[in-house]
Amino acid sequence: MPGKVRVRFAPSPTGGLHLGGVRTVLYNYLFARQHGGDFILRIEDTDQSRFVPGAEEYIVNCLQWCGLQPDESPQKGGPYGPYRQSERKALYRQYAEQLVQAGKAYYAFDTPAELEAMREQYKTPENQSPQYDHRLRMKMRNSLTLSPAETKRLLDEDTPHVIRILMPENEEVKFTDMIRGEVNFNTSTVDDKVLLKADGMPTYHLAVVVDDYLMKITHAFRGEEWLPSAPVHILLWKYLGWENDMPQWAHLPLILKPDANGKLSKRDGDRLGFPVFAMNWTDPRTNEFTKGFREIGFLPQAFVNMLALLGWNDGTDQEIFTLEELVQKFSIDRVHKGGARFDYEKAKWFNHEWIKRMDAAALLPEVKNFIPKKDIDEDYLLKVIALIKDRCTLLTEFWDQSKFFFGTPEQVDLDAIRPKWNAAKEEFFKLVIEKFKSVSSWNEPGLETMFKKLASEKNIKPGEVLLPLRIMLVGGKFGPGVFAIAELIGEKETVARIERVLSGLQQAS
RNA sequence: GCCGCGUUCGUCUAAGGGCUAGGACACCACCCUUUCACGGUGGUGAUACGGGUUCGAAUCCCGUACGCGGUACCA
Repeated sequence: MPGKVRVRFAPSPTGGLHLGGVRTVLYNYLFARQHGGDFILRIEDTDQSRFVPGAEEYIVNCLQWCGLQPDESPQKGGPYGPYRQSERKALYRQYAEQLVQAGKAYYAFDTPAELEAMREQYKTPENQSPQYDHRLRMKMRNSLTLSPAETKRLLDEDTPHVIRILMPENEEVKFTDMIRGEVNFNTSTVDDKVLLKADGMPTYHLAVVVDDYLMKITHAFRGEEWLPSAPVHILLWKYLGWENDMPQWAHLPLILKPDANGKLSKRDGDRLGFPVFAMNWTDPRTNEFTKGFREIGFLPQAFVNMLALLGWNDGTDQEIFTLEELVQKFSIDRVHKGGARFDYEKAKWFNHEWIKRMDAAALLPEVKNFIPKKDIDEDYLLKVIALIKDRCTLLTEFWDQSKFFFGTPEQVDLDAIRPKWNAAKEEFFKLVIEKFKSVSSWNEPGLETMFKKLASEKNIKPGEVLLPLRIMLVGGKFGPGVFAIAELIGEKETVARIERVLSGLQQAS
């Protein structure tokens, strides 16, 4: 019986969590849930120079917001910890040494300056970036070119060194990618990647293989940018003797810029005016602030839904999916091979659909985060939400669409009334006030009937006084049905607003 | 440069040898609405190019072009 499905998301904590990162999380998560497996969060913080304080906590919070919580993580722990590679540092060296003993890797003593000089020296128009590979390794300072005694001496003297994989010459490495099918590489075109750095930390290549093995990962999904280094990883699995435990691979297509070539970056968001990170992020080193999908007014359900459909579909015309439906219907082999351009308009459409489909009660806690007024009666707020939600695309729009339910409008567009204002209309609204004051049951249909009846009695077309009424109550030409608004704000407030505008019009004339 | 991966309306995509290449976003028009939205109906709009294979190709094969990714002691 095959082991339990185990997948992981392994970000390096260097900044905000990008759209593509969240989608990678999502596909991992869906696959794990669908197969009753485990989803692990592993922090790949092996590059000490790029460590950013707070980035890990930020990533954890993003996953929390999206509802994609890991089963094992640095915070939750689990049977295969620690889950931060920096805390696993001592683990990796033995595997690198094991490879050296087996003749699959070697010590290299070249300094950064020497590597730079090598690249400069061997650079030609045909070979623009010379590699540390089978053609050049014998010209460098390593345990392949140095005598055993010299190597031992350098090691004994703690000379800074790295361990590099010894790539074989002219071997085919092939594997089956769950999305792309069979993929082939010739080992002669791959360089001798550094496995263990001079500071004793592993590079990604070593760490990902060792940790995936130790953590019993069965399926490894990651971005397409990793495809070129897949042969290194596959060889490592083989050389370490773990070939039978190697996970199945899937390299996910990239998310591209909407308007130009290349993969989507944070800068595109700044330039085009949409978020790229899941949540607000401030870089602690530069204080640079970047807006997130959460703060710009996205529902996590819509955000996740939108991401799921960027590169995947279930083969039907369905576009709106709950997380549960996605868990049920997701399949990795229906994921696209080609990259997908990000379209912010479509992203907003998903959010709008979710807002329309969710009932006011479900929206209430989300909306509360976006309205400045805190002491609002929940029943009243519920009614307001029900009335305006269809016209809000982002959560941030709720307040602008509903301010007038919570207080007299500060700005009233008198200029929209004035041109067609006359004594007859003024007279009419004074009568309206009287009628409204004496109404027995204050509700939308009753008010509408009464208002229109009064208008026709006075030989005024309802349309000529409906807009003025709206502006009196709302302040401008927007909002839901005017009598629904009147019903909600109540008789006293309705009358007060009409009176206020009436006197405003008198003063101005 | 080299290696790898891609390529269906402007964008996200369906169609895995066989109907007029379907849907969604966006856009346009009309309807609904005496506000603004929602909604409804309709419309514009695509198989990168060239060769094969086949009765028949978006689909299979080869080539070309274009795009993307990689080419670090970064992930």
